[in-house]
Amino acid sequence: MSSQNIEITLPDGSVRSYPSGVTGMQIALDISEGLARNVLAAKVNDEVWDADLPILSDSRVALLTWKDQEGKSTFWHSSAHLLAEALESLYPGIQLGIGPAINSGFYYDVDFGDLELSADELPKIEARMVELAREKNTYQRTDVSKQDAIAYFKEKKDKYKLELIEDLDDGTISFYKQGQFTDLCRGPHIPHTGFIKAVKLLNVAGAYWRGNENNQQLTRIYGVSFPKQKELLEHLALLEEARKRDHRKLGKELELFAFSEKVGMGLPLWLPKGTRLRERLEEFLRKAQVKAGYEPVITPHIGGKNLYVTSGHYEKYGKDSFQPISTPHEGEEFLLKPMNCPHHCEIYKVRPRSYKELPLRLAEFGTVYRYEQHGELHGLTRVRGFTVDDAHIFCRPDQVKEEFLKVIDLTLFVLKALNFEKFVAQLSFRDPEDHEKYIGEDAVWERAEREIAEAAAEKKLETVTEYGEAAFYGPKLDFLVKDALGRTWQLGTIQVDYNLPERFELEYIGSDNQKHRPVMIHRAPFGSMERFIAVLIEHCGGNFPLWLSPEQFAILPISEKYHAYAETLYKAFVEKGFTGSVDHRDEKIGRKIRDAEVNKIPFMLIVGEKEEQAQLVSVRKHGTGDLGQMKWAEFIEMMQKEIEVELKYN
RNA sequence: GCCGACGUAGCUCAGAGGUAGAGCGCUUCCUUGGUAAGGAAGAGGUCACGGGUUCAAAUCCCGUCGUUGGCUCCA
Repeated sequence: MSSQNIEITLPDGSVRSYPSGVTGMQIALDISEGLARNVLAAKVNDEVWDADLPILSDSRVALLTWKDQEGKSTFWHSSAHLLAEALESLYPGIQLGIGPAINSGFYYDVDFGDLELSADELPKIEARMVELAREKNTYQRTDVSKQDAIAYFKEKKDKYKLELIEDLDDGTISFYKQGQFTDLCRGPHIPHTGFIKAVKLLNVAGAYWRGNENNQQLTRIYGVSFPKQKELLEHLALLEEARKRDHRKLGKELELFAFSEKVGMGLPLWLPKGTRLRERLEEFLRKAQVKAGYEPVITPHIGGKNLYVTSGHYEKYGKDSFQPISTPHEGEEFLLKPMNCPHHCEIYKVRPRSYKELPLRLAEFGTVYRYEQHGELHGLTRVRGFTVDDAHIFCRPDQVKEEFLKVIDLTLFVLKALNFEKFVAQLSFRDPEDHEKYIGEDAVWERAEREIAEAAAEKKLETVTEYGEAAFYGPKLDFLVKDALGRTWQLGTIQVDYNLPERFELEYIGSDNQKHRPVMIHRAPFGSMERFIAVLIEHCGGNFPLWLSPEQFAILPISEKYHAYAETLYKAFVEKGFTGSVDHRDEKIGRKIRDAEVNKIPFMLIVGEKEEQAQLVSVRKHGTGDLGQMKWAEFIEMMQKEIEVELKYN
């Protein structure tokens, strides 16, 4: 025991002095008992430690609780151990793979041998976990030699753990034990199992040992846990809400899109209502792009194979793409286009370009086809044919930053107009360790990365920087958007590209009368129409803003007698550019209202004798209820005003 | 692609060796009804597809297609 004092710097900047060997928990106790009760782990100099590990030298220390993401991760990792303990007690003889924390919960991979675990058994396992948690067993860390570690798992006959130990260096191996269960683990863990008050095992799935399909398949049990029962209930409610908002379900119910086995998997069919929605989005962006100086272009759905040999896509993706189609007699080969950029490069090249006409911004809602593996397909978010709200900006190197700023503006405009208020911009830069993976000169990259960062900073974007996430051809700025349920989606992207201008030998004549190479910026504020609409559907739960709604109004006559009046109204609304319908069915008004509500139609107009006589409409708003009567012209104004407000950024 | 689950009427689903069921929707009739489901009748199915086992298959077995949960977020 050293009598020496060390200095502990807390996150608020305050510095406290403690004897060397003080633990995170002791510091917490010193600050307040309440804090101590909630401490899950300690972050010491950016490394997460067990709260009871002695701190030996001057350090920055943050005490992690449930409020911290790292606290949650530690909590879930410890929960995974608890799951393993429960499984071992219920199914002796099983072998364990790995059991990490994940974004939202944890899993454990288990080899049950000949045993088949069905989802029906999960509640039993949960109950066992809760039972074990109540024992408040501490998670005890022991450092072990490689030899001892091997001996332990040989005895236990756990081949997976033995394989893991093989790859570890002697002297770096540790075990954690809670209750009767010991696991190979680097840690850290929460102080004791008693923190885990609520557990839910969510599903069972197959997963390969080490993610390699040639390896043994293990049973993966996913779960989530919380320090309070209430938080579990809230989490489950959120999952339930996510199920309700699933774009595949709503897409079917609201008749937005469909799939057909005959057309082919991953090839969406846009139904009339979905098309209306999508075209409104496209129109919205088209208008914004015209203002921002883009020029629309249109290119074919296929391109000569040579085009993609030049672009490099053939070499890189050729094998994993739809195979070339060929002409019947000459055998010329064409590829379904997987990207729009090569076509746009050819547009750039139709004639020599002067520096004076740069930046040249070519925009196209270009449909592309990419082969995705069977198992990768998912609703509209992973498909084989989709439309990119693509544009390529050809500019001089000195214009990159300026263009980036403009593209950021456009992207923010789009996100705001669609009520995506929360997002972070991810700066995807080169892996600093390995510049070999990337093409282009260091100086050019450094400049581009600096300028992207500056542009993001100037726009006051909240950013995260990810090294190694750049494309091989240039750095990116990706928009990670949070939806109404707090889930993150990568939508828009802006990418700098030095590769294609090189490969296509793009040039412009500079003011020095010399040839120069332009820089290309790829950008797509939506990303793809399919994916964006999927996210939009889930974000708003199918309750689209009025301007996007495929059916903006439904006129509901009280009875047949008022059909003529309903028709007059219908014509007037359509005249003003709104879409909707008249419910001619021989049903009572309650029924018509119910069906319109179920179909999430923003405005219902009930018309009967009173309305017809005074040229009124009774307005009912979806999800809100009766708004009372008004002149039908006033109603049109009301809709127009609502759309104006929705598009206030326009 | 690999593993598991699933595929029955337009939709949501029940049925588990013995000739196909419900609710909603659809059609027709009655009803002309004022803010979330009026009543009656009717039509609608090669039980995904192809083989096999069986006296008999939607049901059991094999294959194909499709849908779906997963397939390192590294002890």
